[in-house]
Amino acid sequence: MPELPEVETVRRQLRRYILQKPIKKVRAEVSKIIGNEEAFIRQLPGVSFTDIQRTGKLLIFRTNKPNTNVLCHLKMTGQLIFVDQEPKAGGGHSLTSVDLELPHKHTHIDIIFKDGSHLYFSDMRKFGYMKLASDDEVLREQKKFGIEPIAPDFRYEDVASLFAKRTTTVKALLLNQKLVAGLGNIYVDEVCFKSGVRPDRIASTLTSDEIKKIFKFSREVLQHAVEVGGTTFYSFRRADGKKGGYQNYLQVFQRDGQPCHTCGTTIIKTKVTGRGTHICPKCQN
DNA sequence: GTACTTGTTAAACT
DNA sequence: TAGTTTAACAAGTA
Repeated sequence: MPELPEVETVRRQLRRYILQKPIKKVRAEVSKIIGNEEAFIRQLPGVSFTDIQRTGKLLIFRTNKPNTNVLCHLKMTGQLIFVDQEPKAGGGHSLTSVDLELPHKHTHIDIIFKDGSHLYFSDMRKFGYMKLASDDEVLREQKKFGIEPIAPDFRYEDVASLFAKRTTTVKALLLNQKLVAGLGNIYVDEVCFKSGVRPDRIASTLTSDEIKKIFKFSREVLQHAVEVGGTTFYSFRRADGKKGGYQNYLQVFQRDGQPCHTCGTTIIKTKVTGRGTHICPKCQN
């Protein structure tokens, strides 16, 4: 699942690949994935992306056309992959080094640049989207997000005030993008494990020591995951088509039935706030 | 065939 | 009112 580290990985790569390249043509199928399909296809040719920003898990593409931006959310299974070559005679790309064919059967958008390179948006489950947005709309979207754990001004006091009076679970609190932006199911489980806190604890019952650990590890885990290109479990790919590397560092996520790396106790999988949740029953209290 | 998976949001509760 | 919970979405897997 693309969470902050995966989206940031894509952002950093795409900044190197597609900025200042004029768009030649856009191909997109009729689908809810692309907000106003007609406008999207009509307005982008001739335009260049000038910057790519990120708020939480939302990507914001700035362009050289006034008041014109592109918002992109990968949700669960979205992929944004760049291919720096002309397609084969048949019309597609065979990326043998990363075991990918593009476009594939879940590719919904193909942005073709004038130099012949392509940016493909694919999404098996069709939860993600790519759509045009005005400057105001972008601002409105950005305002919906809470603090980012990797932001330079992320403070312990911010986290403490979030936990202070809430009666919801730690898991639900950390998954709520309006409160803390960027954590999803994978990293919430990992942060809770490293903090020694059970995700089904009620937020207001945490001690200040526990909140300090949540503060510290939410930053550390996300930063480490960004450094190794995110986590690839099932469908996530970096913008160059390669897989991420953080799956090699996971302590609890999808390790149910296996021994805890710290104490050897079997990791269990339960349900917290309706979501699959992985816990070491001994290391987490 | 049925249950289950998830990021986000809208609706339904308290 | 604000906080919280639940269902819904799509399409694939077990």
